[in-house]
Amino acid sequence: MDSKPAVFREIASTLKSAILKGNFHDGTPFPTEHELSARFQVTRTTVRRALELLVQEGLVLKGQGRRIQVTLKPLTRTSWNFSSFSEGMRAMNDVPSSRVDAAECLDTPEGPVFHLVRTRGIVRGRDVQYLTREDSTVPLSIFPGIYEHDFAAESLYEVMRRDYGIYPCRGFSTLKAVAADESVARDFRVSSGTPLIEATQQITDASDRVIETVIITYAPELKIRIARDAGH
Amino acid sequence: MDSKPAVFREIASTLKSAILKGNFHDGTPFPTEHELSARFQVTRTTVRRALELLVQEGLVLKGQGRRIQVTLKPLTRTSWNFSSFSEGMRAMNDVPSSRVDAAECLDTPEGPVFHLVRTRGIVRGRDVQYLTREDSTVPLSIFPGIYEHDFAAESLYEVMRRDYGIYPCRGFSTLKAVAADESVARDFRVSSGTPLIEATQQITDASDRVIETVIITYAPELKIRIARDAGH
DNA sequence: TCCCCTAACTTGTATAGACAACTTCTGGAG
DNA sequence: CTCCAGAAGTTGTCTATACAAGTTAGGGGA
Repeated sequence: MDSKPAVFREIASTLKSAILKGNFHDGTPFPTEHELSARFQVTRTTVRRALELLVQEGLVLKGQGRRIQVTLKPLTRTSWNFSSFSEGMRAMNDVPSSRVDAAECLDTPEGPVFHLVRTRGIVRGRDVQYLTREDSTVPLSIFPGIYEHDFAAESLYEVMRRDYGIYPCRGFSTLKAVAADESVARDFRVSSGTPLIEATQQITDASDRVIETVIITYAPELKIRIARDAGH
Repeated sequence: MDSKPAVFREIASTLKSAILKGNFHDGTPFPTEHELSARFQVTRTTVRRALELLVQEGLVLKGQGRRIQVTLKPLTRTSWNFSSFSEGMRAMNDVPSSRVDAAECLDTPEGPVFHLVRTRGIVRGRDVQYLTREDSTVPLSIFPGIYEHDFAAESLYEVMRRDYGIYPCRGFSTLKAVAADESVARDFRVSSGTPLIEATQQITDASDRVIETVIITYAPELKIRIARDAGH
């Protein structure tokens, strides 16, 4: 059904993979538009359209006269808070705990998906302090049968890695502030309507497929920290 | 000073004004690319570059074979990885505008500082759409006399770069959701109490000195997007 | 009347080339 | 050695054209 994507998109995809693989982390200069047009056997116009996509994603930086620069450096932008929940908690010497609120298979226009809602936190004595609510959507086309696991006990990424050999590679988050609804308010022990941060994340694997779309609501106790580079 | 902007940017600007003036709210169809290229006496390629900008801003909707449609969606902006405000806005075809709410020198236990509060946004017609409130604190020990500049007209980082030779290098943001107070609510045109995102940033220079501590409150129209690597 | 098919229209993709604007490197003058 | 001017290299802008692919409107057949 899907016809072949446009040439400039394929070129962008190829370049993106190369960047994500780390081919330019060692100081290798990014090819010039002229070089790329020769390599891909297309005009510079087409190469430019591909590069435009990479610029929009913040993968490369362009400037008149200046060579193209790869801006994505490994790990420098990673914040512990946007890393896997269980990993982040274990690093703090805490015992993570997850409660599964929903685990179901749904049909969507994009195909069948596994829908998982978890409220997660850390063990405090005989109680649990909840810190996040995660509403995940995972495509069954990539992870057939994933609904058979018990995600109260297992980590989603751990299952993806071990049973499917698929590693999360890159993520985009869009942030929003929302008012706590009653259900979240009860778990987070705040009053209903309290302002909370909600992040919508798209997690992709090494071949740039979306392997998870997740909406995370953060409790006020969870400090979200982000590091950034100014570039130049 | 500034050289003349590119033709496609001027065309985009003209069309944008027409849309914002409401010229297409009465069902008047938006001109086709062919008509526009005739009207502005440029090739269709150039018209398309202009339209691309409008699409990115969500002002118009395009689709193969379908005529261009003016969308009445509220204007949203995207901020990537907390990049500089003026830089982000300049990338779009927007005129940034800053209002200085406070500019004073204070004594703190850490030494004398310059305290600057700005409400910032973009020009829309004869109005301004405010998008951020920035409460900055800059140490006078590193930037003596910085209070003499007019930060309604000049960029803080630009002054640091040009007059002091100091470049912002890295930043840490800590995020929090807050309820809009009355002053912010008025500027952002939301009701008081609306959940908003507040980021506390510490900006450091190349030698890792804190050159600015800034608390930024974001309007809901500003989409905050963050890219991250999983770093295997 | 209803439905399908075609033609006209509109946007998407790509080529080829020219010149402008900016950056970086290099070589010569001092 | 330092500094500056110029050359070479790189990206930005724009023209002109061709064909592909999708949408819409209109006409003809049942």
